[in-house]
Amino acid sequence: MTKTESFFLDVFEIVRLIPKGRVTSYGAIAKYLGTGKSARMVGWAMNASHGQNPKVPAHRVVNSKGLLTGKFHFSDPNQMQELLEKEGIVVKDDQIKDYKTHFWDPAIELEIE
DNA sequence: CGATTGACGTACG
DNA sequence: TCGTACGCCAATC
Repeated sequence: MTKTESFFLDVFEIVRLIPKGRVTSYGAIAKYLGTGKSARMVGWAMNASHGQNPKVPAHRVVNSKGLLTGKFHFSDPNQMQELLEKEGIVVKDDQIKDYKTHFWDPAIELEIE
């Protein structure tokens, strides 16, 4: 078990903890894990989330602006937006409406035990 | 082994 | 408010 592998597992664990109808950002996860500004590593971890079990709701993870930048990495790009809308999140032009309202920060939410 | 890239983020003009 | 520049760290070429 290397550091990178455990980091991936930590990312998957947090992403699975995201409540339905909520979203978070790569930076928020990175900050929570202590990787700081290396939010790119979170994105790289998500790249390895394919085929994971239990499934990793990667569609609930977007960039700091609420843009679905990673939708192109799904089996079907439209699937990401479809899943989000299915959970009650409104997506317009690859951007989440009321992103700030639906935002779920692990550093805060998980702080309440 | 050096250069490039990337599911990001912040700073600056 | 929007577009561009740069920093981050690991993987890939």
